[in-house]
Amino acid sequence: MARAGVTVERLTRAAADLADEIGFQNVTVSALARAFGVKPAALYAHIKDAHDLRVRVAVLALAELADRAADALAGRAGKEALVAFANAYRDYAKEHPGRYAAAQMELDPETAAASAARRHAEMTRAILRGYDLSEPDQTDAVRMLGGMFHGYVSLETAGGFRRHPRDVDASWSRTLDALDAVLRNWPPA
Amino acid sequence: MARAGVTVERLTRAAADLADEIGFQNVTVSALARAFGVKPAALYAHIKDAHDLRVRVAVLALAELADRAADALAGRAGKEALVAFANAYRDYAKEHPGRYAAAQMELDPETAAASAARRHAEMTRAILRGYDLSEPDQTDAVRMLGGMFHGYVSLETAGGFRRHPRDVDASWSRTLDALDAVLRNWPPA
DNA sequence: ACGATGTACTTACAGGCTTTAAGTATTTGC
DNA sequence: GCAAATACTTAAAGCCTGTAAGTACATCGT
Repeated sequence: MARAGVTVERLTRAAADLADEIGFQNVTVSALARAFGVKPAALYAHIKDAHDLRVRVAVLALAELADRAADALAGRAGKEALVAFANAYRDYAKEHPGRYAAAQMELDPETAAASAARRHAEMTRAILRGYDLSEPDQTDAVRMLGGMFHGYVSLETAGGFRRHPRDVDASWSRTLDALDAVLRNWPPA
Repeated sequence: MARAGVTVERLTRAAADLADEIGFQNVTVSALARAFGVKPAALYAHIKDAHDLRVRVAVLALAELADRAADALAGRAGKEALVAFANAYRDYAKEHPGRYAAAQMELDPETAAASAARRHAEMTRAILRGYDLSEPDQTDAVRMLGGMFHGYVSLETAGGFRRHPRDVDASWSRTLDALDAVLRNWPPA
């Protein structure tokens, strides 16, 4: 038997692809080994354990998402930036449901700090430069936007909006209009 | 050995309590059997399988959450209703993290229809009666509110807001101010 | 009161996933 | 071309799921 050429990077990417295909919850060391044509034990030379594997997928997803968001943000400002950023986020979740689920994993503080999570927050702050918000309103708005994007996409992919005929894309678009409106007109404390 | 007196209801409640203690992901048939002082196989007389058990916890959590929200909404209107509803939602998630995680489960359409999920949507609509929104803006706003509440609470409990010193309760309060503002002043299509 | 019936629970087992330890084969470097 | 390092396999223990068959307890009729 020739060697399979397993590396942490290839393993992580394969795990991410597997997550998109069969769901993040179903990504197991065994399933991944099967996909690579090796025995499960072989993978433990590259990953610490199953949790470690999942964390790696989460970190990969966060980085990919940050890259996409950065691309979307480039050269845009104000509402245009808001919409591009939000759509990058939502599109990624739709294209890569498994990776997106991974990105929602609870990471321990140091892993989170080393991940792209900070870039996400900074980009959200960058969007807000197109609006007139000073601290602490800006931080409140960062949290509101983060929650909004994640919550809407999360409920949408979980099928929570499927019981009503209203077009989900249209609701999304109008939600972004509303966010833009409230950012332009942030209520005084 | 005296009988343990296992019923689906007691089983579901115990599973929900267990979820709050050890996390929804860690609620297994084995762990639940241990908590009841019986062997795992005994539970299969009451539940179909592990997935069935989790769905029952999810349905329970959705019902409890709807009850709390209904209480919060009673006798209130406008922003007061919005804030009370939102806080009921957030407080429940904080008090019962395992149940809240369960409530986010993807349910198959018929289970979802039989669950309290519809009550949630109707209550959100009830809040919006205090604002001047007609269709399809109302549906868009329902989705926005649902996404907002879920997303904020979800990121908060996942520790996503812990990297910044700004008080999370204060951000939440200001987010509700912003939502109230945008509902009172919904942007035209 | 006591046997018959049904119900609640246990034991036994098969299969899958996780993870460690030890063994074998393949590649690399001198 | 041989030694050392590396990549992978086999083996095995532990835990979880889920089915099937067995045992003990409760309840009912008489």
